[in-house]
Amino acid sequence: MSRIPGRVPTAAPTLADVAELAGVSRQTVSNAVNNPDLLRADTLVRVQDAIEELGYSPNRAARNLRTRSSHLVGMRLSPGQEFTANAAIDRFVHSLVETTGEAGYHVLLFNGDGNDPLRGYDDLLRSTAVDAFVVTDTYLGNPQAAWLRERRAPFVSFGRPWDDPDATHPWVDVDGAAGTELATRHLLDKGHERIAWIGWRKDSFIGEDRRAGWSRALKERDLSTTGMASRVEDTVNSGREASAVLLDEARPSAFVCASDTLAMGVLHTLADRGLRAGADIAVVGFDDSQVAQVVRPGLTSVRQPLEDAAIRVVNALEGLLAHPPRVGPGILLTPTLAVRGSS
Amino acid sequence: MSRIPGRVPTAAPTLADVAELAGVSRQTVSNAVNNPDLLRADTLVRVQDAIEELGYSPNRAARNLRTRSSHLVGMRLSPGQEFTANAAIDRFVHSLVETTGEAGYHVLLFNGDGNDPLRGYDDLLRSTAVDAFVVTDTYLGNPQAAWLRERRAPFVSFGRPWDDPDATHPWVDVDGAAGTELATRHLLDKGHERIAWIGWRKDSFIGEDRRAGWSRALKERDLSTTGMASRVEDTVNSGREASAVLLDEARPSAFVCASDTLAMGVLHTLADRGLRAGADIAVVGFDDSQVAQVVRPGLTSVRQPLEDAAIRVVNALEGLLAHPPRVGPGILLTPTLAVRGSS
DNA sequence: GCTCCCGCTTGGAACGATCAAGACCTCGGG
DNA sequence: CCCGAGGTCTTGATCGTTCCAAGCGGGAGC
Repeated sequence: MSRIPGRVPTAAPTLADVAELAGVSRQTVSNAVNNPDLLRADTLVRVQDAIEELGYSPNRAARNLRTRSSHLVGMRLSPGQEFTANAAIDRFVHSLVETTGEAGYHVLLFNGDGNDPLRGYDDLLRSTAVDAFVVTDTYLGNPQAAWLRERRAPFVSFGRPWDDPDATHPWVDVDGAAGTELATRHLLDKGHERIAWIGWRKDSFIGEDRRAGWSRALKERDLSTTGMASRVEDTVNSGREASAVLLDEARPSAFVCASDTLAMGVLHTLADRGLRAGADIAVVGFDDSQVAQVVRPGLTSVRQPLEDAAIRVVNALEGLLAHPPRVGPGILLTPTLAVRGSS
Repeated sequence: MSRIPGRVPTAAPTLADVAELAGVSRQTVSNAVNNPDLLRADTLVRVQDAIEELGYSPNRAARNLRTRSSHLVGMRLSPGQEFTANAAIDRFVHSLVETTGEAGYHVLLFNGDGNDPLRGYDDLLRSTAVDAFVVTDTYLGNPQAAWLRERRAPFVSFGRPWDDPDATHPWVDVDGAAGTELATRHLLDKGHERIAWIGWRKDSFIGEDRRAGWSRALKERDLSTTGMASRVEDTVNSGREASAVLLDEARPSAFVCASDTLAMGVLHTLADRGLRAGADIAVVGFDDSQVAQVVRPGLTSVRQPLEDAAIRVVNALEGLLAHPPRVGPGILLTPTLAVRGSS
């Protein structure tokens, strides 16, 4: 039954086909695939040859049915906000796909309809389509975590359980405060003393976290933060306006921003006023987006270790799905700083 | 058996459970789910009530095993080049997830290991894990299409079969030439007559296609293209150097670029020389990336209708998977132009 | 020589759905 | 009165895999 070029077998070979060819029983073939140790060496070789010859791969559906697991990890892709955060999520997805692949899993993407974010989870869970979830949008008031826990659905969240410090589920997050602290220290080291902050509105936990890093670094050197901070929407224009006001009222020599989008707004203001980013006024953004890399003169930006985050998430998933489940503590990763012309 | 708060049923209800509760047979429940027309109205209601009460969803694995289909669509995420093209793919993935969801499918992401791109396809195909594939990287010499066709694996490609005009598989693509033609005409309408091209090296079909649109628009008005084109790598620096040379040698008043990355290079050169983008020299990019939206003074850019493309891809998939398969012709979509300050 | 145990293999029975075919009832026509 | 048709629902078999418990042969121990 060697492969004939141009002729493709109509039906995929099954365990029974392999067993017959190798002259053993179905179970022996199954063991050869799942528990090779149980077989005598020569039998194993014979079975493996047969598998090779037929081009056999276990039927996923049958295996899933029997073992009650799909080796799929579900992740909800929240419908498109065209923002910086989105690009970061995409980078994370890339890393996640790569890492899960190495662990023998695949990533299944879905999006619940907008008005009921839980719908997608519910469907997949009840139909046992996925083994676990990766949850990414852990903003305030998002009921996913609590809901999933109540259903005893295994999941790992990328993002801290901000609104529930006692949450018991595993999570991985990037220490935003450490990132902005790094950025602020970098500016302090360059001799800046009047460093302004432009961040998000107060209801964003992530925004307040990032702001805390900036303020911590300043207070460490006994520098005041009063009047040096502005909290706005995450748009270029907001960043532009906020930085214009701050320049007039607080006269900072540097800006740290909660996002590259806001930092771009600062760059616009500087250009409006004939100021040179980097030379006259320093600017640091957050997320190391493509924008930061290609804009003139290069935007220094905090880079989240998303590849590493994906690895940790998958590790946590493997722990959750092990028998018995091993559930570790939350993991906080430290970002790095990509230094470019703007500082 | 109403749902008791805090208490979650350990095992998911099965068809048999519903059947018992409704006082009918398994098959009748199955029909209620898949062929409601076959049931008498009152029976249907009774069964649906039972389904509702138990919170029943068909077990995906069992259904997949029996019907030999998974309702999953596989897509290979090519390992991260951090380029513009990547962001476009991500946008496409978002749209694809949304559209497949509406069609009752889910998207499964994978990435074969780098040295053997076919490996991932092969595994999924032989284990019948997905019903079909969406292929995105149709660059020259990529063996995926031919390989998949040989295996009789259903797939739709996003991207034309450049190297094989007789290919019979369904595909969807964006008319790059129409996009650059649109961009060039836009500049012509603004009064520009010396319009330069910065594109990719000649071995890129996509690059040559986009270039053709530029040259077509110019020739239509009897304007010469000689000496007005440059073909380089897709990096900011290449765009910067190429535009500097062109400005010196060909004295264009406008640039059309094969990517936003290259266009950013042009903007750098203009800034280097104290020229104002939009006012002194016009620039148009391609892909309408985030960069184009936030850079100063806004980069006019060709925007691919990726949402529409995803819809067409899913349509084609549904046709392929129908009984009997309906396979339509290739579909070419026309991009639009997002006009901003740079022109 | 018998039992016991170990290592490997075996057939049978799930997993939960759909397919194919048959049973039952009603109704209309001959 | 009988028959066939059609609508409605039920029964048995099946998809391909893994789990379970038993089978089988050989070597060690008594």
